[in-house]
Amino acid sequence: MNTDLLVSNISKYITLEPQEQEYFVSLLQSKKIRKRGYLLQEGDICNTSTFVTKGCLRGFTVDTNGNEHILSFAPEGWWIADMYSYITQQPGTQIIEAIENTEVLQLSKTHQEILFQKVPKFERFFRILVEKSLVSHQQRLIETMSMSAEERYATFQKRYPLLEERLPQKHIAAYIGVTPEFFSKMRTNVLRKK
Amino acid sequence: MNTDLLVSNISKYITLEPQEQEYFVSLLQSKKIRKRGYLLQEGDICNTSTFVTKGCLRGFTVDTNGNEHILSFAPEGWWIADMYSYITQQPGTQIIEAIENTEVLQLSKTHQEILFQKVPKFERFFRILVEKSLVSHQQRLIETMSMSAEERYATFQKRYPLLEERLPQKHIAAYIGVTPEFFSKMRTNVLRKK
DNA sequence: CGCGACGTTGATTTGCCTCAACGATTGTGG
DNA sequence: CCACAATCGTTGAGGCAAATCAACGTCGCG
Repeated sequence: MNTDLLVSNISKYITLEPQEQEYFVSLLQSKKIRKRGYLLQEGDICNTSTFVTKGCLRGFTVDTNGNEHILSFAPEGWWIADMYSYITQQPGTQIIEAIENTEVLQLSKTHQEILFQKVPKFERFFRILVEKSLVSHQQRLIETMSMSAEERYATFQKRYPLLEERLPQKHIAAYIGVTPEFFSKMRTNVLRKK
Repeated sequence: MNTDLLVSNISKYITLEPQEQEYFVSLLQSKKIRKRGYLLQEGDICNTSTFVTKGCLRGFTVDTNGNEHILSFAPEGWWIADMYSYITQQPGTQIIEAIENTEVLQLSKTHQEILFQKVPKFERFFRILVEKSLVSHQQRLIETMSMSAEERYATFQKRYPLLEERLPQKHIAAYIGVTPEFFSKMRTNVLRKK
């Protein structure tokens, strides 16, 4: 089980005794998902947090017109979950799908609660994690409300240069909030300008 | 100092010993802001979390065209802060302004850190608080990407029926992400339908 | 090879914005 | 207490960014 990335990730925010680290790792479950495979489907109750060690996932919803909207990408080193469903333990609306062959480590909600009791430091870690996620969602909300599609694309490129190379265009379109057709036209415009 | 609302709010998520409660309250500072007064200006570093006990605040940004976009309203019982600035302690982009004459309780970031050390339970409380905020921002992001202005307005009405009566139209427009003019036209349409 | 997924391009439509003008209400200084 | 300004919402004309619909080329893959 490849826990190095995750452990070094955590160590940035809290310092763990060796036995705490060991205990934490013992609560994890590893899993592989093949490209186009689902980790969570619409209507499922999300009862794990997922950390990606290899590959890339996407979390998205499908609206009433059948259009997809991507809430987040999760390449190596990122966490993903349908937070609404995870917190409320109600059926969620998100779908989590593998964009590439992907390997993950999962912490179930029950194990997380036990972990909080036994090693309260982890409350801190996850608080910080959620705070960071909140900030990025706030910024994105402002951006979707105040920027043109072209500006949103430029921001995306600057923020995630590595992701851009790796993802099919339609996913980037679904992330910044335009149709694939418009995204294509926009891109040729941007290239022509340069 | 009117701490009842805040304390009962906290008690929903963690249980406090009397002396813990007392200690927590001792860290708070109360403040009054007059209608149209600012609690935070663009470029300020946000170093307090604010809990509203009376009145109503709004947190918003101004884009390059001078248009306002409201990130959140905070009536009685709600927390507000520029999370980006609060976490990074960098100058932020949000403005927090009083819509009505407002009374708040504030917890400084330094006091919050001390509180976390002395009463670690509060890590849990604020984690839960941030989680809820994250969920609502995620939903709103999806809504802005997938719904028409009219649907977003209907959602707003359903979700915050009390706020709708209380707020000037232009603020609701800036929250759901349309111009005041368009909002007005939309409203007459909606009314005509019924 | 043939099929499905992906990206491209064009014609047309539409949701929402911009700008401008105008009442109604609120508030404020003389 | 009045006069005048500022704020707020309304309405209309025109414009633009992005969606929709449709057709087509290309690639990777069973």
